[in-house]
Amino acid sequence: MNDFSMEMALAFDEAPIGMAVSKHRMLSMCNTLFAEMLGYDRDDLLGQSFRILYPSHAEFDRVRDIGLKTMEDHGSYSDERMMQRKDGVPVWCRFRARTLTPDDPLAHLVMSFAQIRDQVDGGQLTKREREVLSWLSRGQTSKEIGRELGLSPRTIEDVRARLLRKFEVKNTSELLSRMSYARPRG
Amino acid sequence: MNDFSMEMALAFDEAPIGMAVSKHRMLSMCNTLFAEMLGYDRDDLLGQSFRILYPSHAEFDRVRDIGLKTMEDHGSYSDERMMQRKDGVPVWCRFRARTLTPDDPLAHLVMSFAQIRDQVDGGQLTKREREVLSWLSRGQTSKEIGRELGLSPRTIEDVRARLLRKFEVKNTSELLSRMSYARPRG
DNA sequence: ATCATATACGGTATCAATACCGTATAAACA
DNA sequence: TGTTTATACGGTATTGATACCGTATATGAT
Repeated sequence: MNDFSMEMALAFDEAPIGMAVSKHRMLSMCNTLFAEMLGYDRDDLLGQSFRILYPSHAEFDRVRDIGLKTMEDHGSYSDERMMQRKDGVPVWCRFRARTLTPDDPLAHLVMSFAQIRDQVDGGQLTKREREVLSWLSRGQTSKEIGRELGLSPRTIEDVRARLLRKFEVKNTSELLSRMSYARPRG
Repeated sequence: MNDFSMEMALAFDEAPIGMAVSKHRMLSMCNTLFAEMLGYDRDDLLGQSFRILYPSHAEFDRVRDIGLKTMEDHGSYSDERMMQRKDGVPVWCRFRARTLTPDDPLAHLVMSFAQIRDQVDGGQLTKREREVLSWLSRGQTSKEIGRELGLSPRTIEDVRARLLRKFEVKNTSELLSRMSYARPRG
């Protein structure tokens, strides 16, 4: 092995983003941040099935299927997905994958996981808050969301106001641009 | 060197996200996607100053300063920034960095660059549109942006309206949630 | 038991956003 | 040369967002 590879390995391990390699849905390698994000020691993860990182078997099967066709066609795929930490707490991630084996995409995958903030200064989002957030990201107004969920528009405005307070942002636009990735606290 | 490091090096090189290592603002290593994103061969980039990847000297100096304090405090930093491709075309990236030398953050940095969609169904964004977009993502109102750029708020509203048309979205919230990352074509 | 928080709803006041109407200039392009 | 597009600005009208005021119930933590 040469210096080239040594520097690459260091960069992989110290990357500012979670990274993992899977072979047939088994974790064959990951970096420090990936293990840390999910609450494990790296040694506990290597060789394990990815199944343990998803909240349910159904979810594990679902994520297998959704990217398959895109990866066969383009070699890469990206989405947002929920992972499950060792302690059971869900972690929302921007997921990216590139396959080294386009004919059988899952045979050898390199993935990156960018954590989208799952907690807001100690408190997670409530189900209602996440629900409203997902409608907001589709550009729905409070009135429309209220109709959708069978609630008063006023209630939606309450949820919005809570979200703005929690994330310490001025308005919904800033909220949605912050939701897309974790920012430093400062 | 061992198999561990070999697999890490492979994962770094084949990562689905642009990755680079810098030492005192000189590029000491990068992966395939990083070079490709910016229109270079890797060999042309290694050893070069990061300066060539930014649109101007002023921008190069600006990005040095903005993350420094955060990295001294937290060891990592993230933002959105404009890079410049070899052919001059700007590339908008989600940038993440972790320093291996917190006392002198720029001495040894590992970075990731995730390309945010730089083109909209064939047409790129204009400089003005990108500029306004970046202020919008910080939650600024048209009035505030106008003050910032020395323009009438009405002009900012014009730019906003163009952005909404181009992306075929209803409002700024939906715009920003779409801008947050490149989606798969399918 | 009290306290905090999430939920849900009503009103009202103010500001922002969006969609129109219009004009004008400059650059790119066929 | 005309056509389109981006830029920049003005007015106006409508809708939406946000911030307050208030009440009420439920839940979980200390």
